[in-house]
Amino acid sequence: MAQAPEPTTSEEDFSLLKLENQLCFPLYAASRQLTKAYQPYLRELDPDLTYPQYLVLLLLWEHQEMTVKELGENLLLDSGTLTPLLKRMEQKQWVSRRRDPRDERSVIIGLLPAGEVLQKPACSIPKGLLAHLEISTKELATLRRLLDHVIKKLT
Amino acid sequence: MAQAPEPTTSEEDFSLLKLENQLCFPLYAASRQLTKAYQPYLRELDPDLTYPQYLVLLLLWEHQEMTVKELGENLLLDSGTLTPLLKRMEQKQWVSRRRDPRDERSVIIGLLPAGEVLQKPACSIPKGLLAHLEISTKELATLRRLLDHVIKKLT
DNA sequence: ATAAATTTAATTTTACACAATTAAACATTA
DNA sequence: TAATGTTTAATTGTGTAAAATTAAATTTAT
Repeated sequence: MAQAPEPTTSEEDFSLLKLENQLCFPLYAASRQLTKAYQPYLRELDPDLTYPQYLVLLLLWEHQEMTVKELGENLLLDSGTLTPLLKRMEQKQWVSRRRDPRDERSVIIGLLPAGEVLQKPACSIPKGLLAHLEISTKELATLRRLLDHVIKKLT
Repeated sequence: MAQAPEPTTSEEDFSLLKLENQLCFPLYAASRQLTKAYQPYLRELDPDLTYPQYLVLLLLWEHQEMTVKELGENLLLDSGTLTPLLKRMEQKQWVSRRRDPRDERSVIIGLLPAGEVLQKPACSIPKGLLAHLEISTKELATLRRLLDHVIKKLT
């Protein structure tokens, strides 16, 4: 008797720890792969343009100028990430950086002509990428809705 | 005449360039937010444990040992990322690194006792995180399916 | 107005992430 | 087996990412 392989009465559920059962991993991997897929398109605009820099441009194309804080709120990035990134964009003459005269603590990032002219050639990027994904409009909307939900719950 | 505001006959479609209309940004933001949400849980296991290191442990808890190449294939990370990460994990005595005697080019990463004992306390992490998300099982499955599709198309 | 608390951007530190290159080891083929 | 080509991990260089700290400016309360 008692030769049964002892099922460890309080057996831990390790199955939730398998990579395939995680949500975070596919999110993490899909994000990196999609960012990587952007690269050749961004390189065409400028060999130095990175994806996070492109996100800054997307915002500035809409608003012309924003504070570092506003950029961070929109992109969910902090100044420790944005400051060096914006300094590189300043060197490329894509943006200007200056203190807000009404509040010397804030730095206003402004869109410069060299950054502005990148907008038109960037127009073809979204369509090009969507073609890679081979995803229906409906599923795309579902995906975006679910991702927005995740962001909302975690922010 | 010709005082009309010249509607630029070939008006570019800038609306696709708005941040809110992008797929990549929510993916990018959701990934970072979810990784950030993992932090307090991982800190409880060990203050030095990072999310990518946790992913390596998830694989080693399943397979005990894998080559760097196999880890990279599973995580979609290259050796330039994994090598320094694995060296840090080696210093923590979580994993061992040794050449494959049958193929001296390959480095085999093995799970050490100090890495193994982290598995049991890690079991509660997935449930804790899912609670944050407030997402139904069905929607979670949909999200994972769509993310897997994205990964598949881009890899 | 002045001290204290708060806000904000910058700085510092650590850790990914990946393209490009290098170098070593292995495999193939003549 | 010797030359060639391939595979693989490591290295190098650049660019995020984010927590923690610092410092300056502003606001608030006295």
